[in-house]
Amino acid sequence: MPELPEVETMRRDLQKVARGTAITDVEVLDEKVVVGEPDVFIEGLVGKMITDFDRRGKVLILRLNDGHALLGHPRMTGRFFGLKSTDALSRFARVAIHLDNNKRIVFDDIRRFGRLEVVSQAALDEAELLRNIGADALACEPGHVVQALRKRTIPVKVALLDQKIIAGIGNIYASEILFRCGLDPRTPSYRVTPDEAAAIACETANVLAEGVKYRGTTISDYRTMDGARGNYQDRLMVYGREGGTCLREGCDGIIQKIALAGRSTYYCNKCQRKGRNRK
DNA sequence: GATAATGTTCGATC
DNA sequence: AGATCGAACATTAT
Repeated sequence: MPELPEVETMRRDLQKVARGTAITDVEVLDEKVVVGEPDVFIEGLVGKMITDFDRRGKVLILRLNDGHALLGHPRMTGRFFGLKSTDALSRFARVAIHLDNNKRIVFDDIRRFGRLEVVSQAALDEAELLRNIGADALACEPGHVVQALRKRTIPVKVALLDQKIIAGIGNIYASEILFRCGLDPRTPSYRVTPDEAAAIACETANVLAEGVKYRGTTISDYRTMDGARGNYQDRLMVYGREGGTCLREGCDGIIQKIALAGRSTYYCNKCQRKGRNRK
């Protein structure tokens, strides 16, 4: 479930728990969530110090002092918990990383779609988890969005979910971004004007930064590292508000729910149009 | 019991 | 060849 704001919150919390610590032991409780051989994964981590905490799109990048990196992608239900070494694991715990500060980082994942991967510095860009990741959404540039949308026929909302175009936007924030732009999510990408594409770049950064500020959106499974819920769900303008009145000042439209590329999409039937000066 | 879920990938089709 | 679409993955919560 996590999108960029949720993963960024994980990054910050992980940093608090694990900065400058060394990994003393790794338990792979479910081989499915580890890319490659579990033995190789474990050997790549034990005895290493965690030096830096980065993120690209929805991928966490923990740098190790030997030049390798631990990558993590939570996909739909993955989350990280910071536990004392005596705390019990949940039944969804998949990997436990023991640290020399008497704490554990636990990767917990109900649906088992999430993945953890260890790669060398040199192989970072070819890593399974980073292979299809483009420019990060928080550094989204107008010119880049204009170019990316220009020749595509897919609905603009579907384009926003393409991690190769912009990395970090997910299904909740995509609807929120287009609401702020006043753009109909079904608009074919090639019909989005350069000005509208620039607005998308701007609102993408705005919405995601706000999501980070509120520590993410919890609708059901997402939890921060200490088990708390995010707070952005109370600020959503359209996602999950099917049938509700538009919250834009002066607009009395009704929020619609449709499916695009198989994903729920929410928009206001009055103030989100298929391109300005068009209809 | 049917349905939907904050994500990505792959095979089939256009 | 490249773009697009739907199914698949796995499991829970409602």
